[in-house]
Formats: sequence, C-alpha cells, structure tokens
Amino acid sequence: MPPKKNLRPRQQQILDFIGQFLDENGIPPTVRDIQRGCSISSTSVVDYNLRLMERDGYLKRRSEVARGIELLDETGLPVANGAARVQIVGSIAAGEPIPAFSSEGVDSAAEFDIVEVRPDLKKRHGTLYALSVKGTSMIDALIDDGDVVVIKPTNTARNGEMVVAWLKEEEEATLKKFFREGDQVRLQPANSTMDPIYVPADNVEVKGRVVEVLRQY
Amino acid sequence: MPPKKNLRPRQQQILDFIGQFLDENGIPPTVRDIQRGCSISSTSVVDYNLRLMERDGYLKRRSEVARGIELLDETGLPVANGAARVQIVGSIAAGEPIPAFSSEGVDSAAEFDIVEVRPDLKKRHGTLYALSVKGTSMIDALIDDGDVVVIKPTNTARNGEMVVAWLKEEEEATLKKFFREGDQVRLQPANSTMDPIYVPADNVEVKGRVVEVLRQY
DNA sequence: CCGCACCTCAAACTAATGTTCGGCACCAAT
DNA sequence: ATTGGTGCCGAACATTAGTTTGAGGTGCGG
Repeated sequence: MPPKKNLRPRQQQILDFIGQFLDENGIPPTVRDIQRGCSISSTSVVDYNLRLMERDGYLKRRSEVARGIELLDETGLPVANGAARVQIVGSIAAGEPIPAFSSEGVDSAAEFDIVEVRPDLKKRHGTLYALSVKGTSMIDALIDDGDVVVIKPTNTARNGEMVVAWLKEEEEATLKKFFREGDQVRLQPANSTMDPIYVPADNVEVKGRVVEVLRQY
Repeated sequence: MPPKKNLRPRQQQILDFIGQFLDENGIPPTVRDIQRGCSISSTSVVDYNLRLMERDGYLKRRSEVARGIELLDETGLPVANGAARVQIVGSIAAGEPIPAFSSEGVDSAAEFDIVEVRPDLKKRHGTLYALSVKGTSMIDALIDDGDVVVIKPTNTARNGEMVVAWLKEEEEATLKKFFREGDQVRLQPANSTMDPIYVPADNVEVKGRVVEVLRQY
C-alpha cells in the first residue's frame, strides 16, 4: 500500500463527489459523471486524477469495467458501494457540551472519522450524523464508552424514542428514552433495572433521535 | 405497484444471480454478466426477462445507464446495493439450546427474518448469521432483550473477543468476552462493573464470534 | 391445421463508458 | 533561457453495455 499523501483540491473534490454520488445513487459514478459533477472540462482530467488517487491508495479501479471505482478506507479495505457513511461530528458525555451544537460548528471537531452504517438507515431517515460516546455515563442505557451513536436531527420526539436530551438548566446532554407526561418529561434509561429521571418539560430540549448504536467488536 | 407473480425458473435464476453478484462485487451486474452467469445464449433473453421482472416489481432498471439494475424488496423499496442481508436463524438465551447448532438445523427455525447489516461486515467476515436475543440474561454484556447479534461462525477466539460460548456441562449458551488463561477460560461481561466467570477450558466451546449487535430504535 | 401467447435465439445497432494522445500553460530548479 | 514536472485541455479511439430486430421454437385452445 503506497503511503497516503495530501490530496490536491481537485482530487479532494473528486473524492467528495464520488462519496456523495454513491450515497445518492447506490452505484459508483462514471468518469463522465465525475466530470460533470466537478465541472471539469475533460474526461482525461478525471482519468488523470483517478490514476493518481489510485496510486496513492484512495480508491481502486477495475479497468475496462463500467463504474468500476471502489473507495478504500484508511486501511486500504474497500468500502462497500451503497454504504451510507456518516460523519462523527463530536462526542457526547454527561456534563459536556456537544460540539455539533456548539458555536464552533462541525469543522472544529477533532474527530473527522467516518463510520459506515446500515444502508437502509440513510434511506429511511435522511441526513444523519454520529456522536462518539465518552465515558460510561450512558452505561445504564446500554451504551458503553467508545460506542458511536447515530443521530437523526429532530426537535421532537415521540414517547419511547431514544433521544439526545439537552437539560438546559444542568447544561447536560444525555441519551435516554423520552416520555412526555403532562408538563414534565420522564427520561428512562433503556436498562429497565435503572430508575428514570423526571424533569420539567421546558427544561428539556430534544436535539436528535438515536437510530443506531455502533460498537466495535 | 403491480402485484407480484410467481417467478419463472429462469427469472428466479436471474434474480438469484443478481443478488449473488451484488454481494460479491458490490455493484450490479451488466446484462452480459447475467447472460454468462446464467448460461443464457443471448443478451436479449436477459433483457426480455428483466423487463418482465421490472413490470412485476422485482427490480428497477435505469434505462440507458450501465449497471442500472436495482433490486426491490417486498415493499417495493430499493435494496441498497451491496447491502448484506443476514438471516436470523434462531434465538439465544441462557439455558436454551441454539437452533442453529441443534440437530433440527436452520430450516426448523420459526424466525425467518432477514436483517440488513453494514455491508463491510460481510466483506470482512464472509458468511454470517444472526441470533435474536431472548430475555435479559445478557444485559450485563450490554445486550438487551430483543437485540439481534450478528455472528461469524468460528471455533476459535482470540482474547478479548465477544463470543457465543457454549458451556458443555451446564448446557448453556452465553455471550461474553473470551479470555484464555492457562487451562481455564475467563468469560468477561462487557460491562466492566460485572464480575467475570471462570470455567475450565475443556468445558467451553466457542461457537462463533459476535461482529455486531443490532438494536431496534 | 391455425392462431396465439410465451420464450428463446443470433446478430446487429446505438449509447454509454473507459482510455489514449498530442498539445498547452504554469512554475520551480537549473 | 532551458528543462522537467505537474496539471489541464479537447478530441479521438476502443471497449463495454443497453437496446432493438427478425426469426424461430414450443405448447395450447380453437
């Protein structure tokens, strides 16, 4: 595996486009798709850059095969086509702010990792992002240190859904099952042996809904 | 959506081939791939049958686009290309036998469900199956009632891996982290606040390794 | 036997797609 | 100025792949 070099702007643009095209269409783009998508005047420019990127280990090309581009991950393994890739935009842990919602914005997050999720998730929920769970404070919700939660951004939640709940007063974010009960909200850990916590409804802000928990084995 | 009809043998053959090709290559086959794969003498026969299958709602074709075949599921929604579908072959719960390993075999399992997993899993691990977790006996391993564990069949395990461990004497199956320590084995719950259990090495049989836990939200 | 669906075949045709070629512009080192 | 590397360009070329065409087989109910 050749060492990775920094990508040229054009190559980064092409790489981004391939990923986006894959998300939207489920099949890899053709050279001419890339050409159009990146406003490049010639297919040979695409070919030229694809060669370089293949040499540097960013992707693999099956020669003489239509749509034969495969993206490779950091370890050089192929990323399955049609896979939904979600960006980890920060971490969540009780008592700490969530970078994704803080003023710094996404681009300040040190975590630039991309995780692969079940492809049906993105089709079902649309835009998603992911948070890395720091610490074991969510252990009562069956979510461990190092797990990654995939979040669908939303301000509302139906009863029983696992949400990212922001407690305004405490300035704490937590992952719990959400139950609206009159003018207060019950936040129920997923582990039934743990007790729920009750908070006034106007002290809770729903930031998003958990659609998946990923754990590395 | 037109009603589904029974597939002709040739059409079933083509459908199977497309699924297999998708699993192996990550991109849809061309008409000529199908022709070769199904030993059909002419591309027009493939085209003819693909038209019928599209009419009957089994797949979708993007016209004038190379590799423009998309499989549709029962509800008519597109199945993400490269998606790995894994069959749930039974359930696992302490004290109960695992249908997948019992003499009845897979086909006796009442659960015929198919779950979709991250497509990279199948590429990385090969053949997989899934077990539905019954009861909360695995709660100490952060695995709840109703969760589905995706298993890679194997007889060996490296230290620290989460495995399906069969305790011969107790005739119990359990999900734990596996640590070989001399002539005994430490089975460590994933939840670090729980205590491990120790058993003689010859009383433990590794049935498979957990590669993913799926939980419905 | 005929007509008529249903399926198959071989061969072409067209469109899509991958690949190559010669040339040009820029820039840095010589 | 010259050289060489890099990146881009337009165009042509070669291959792959989708589509069409015309012909021919079955089998089945008239």
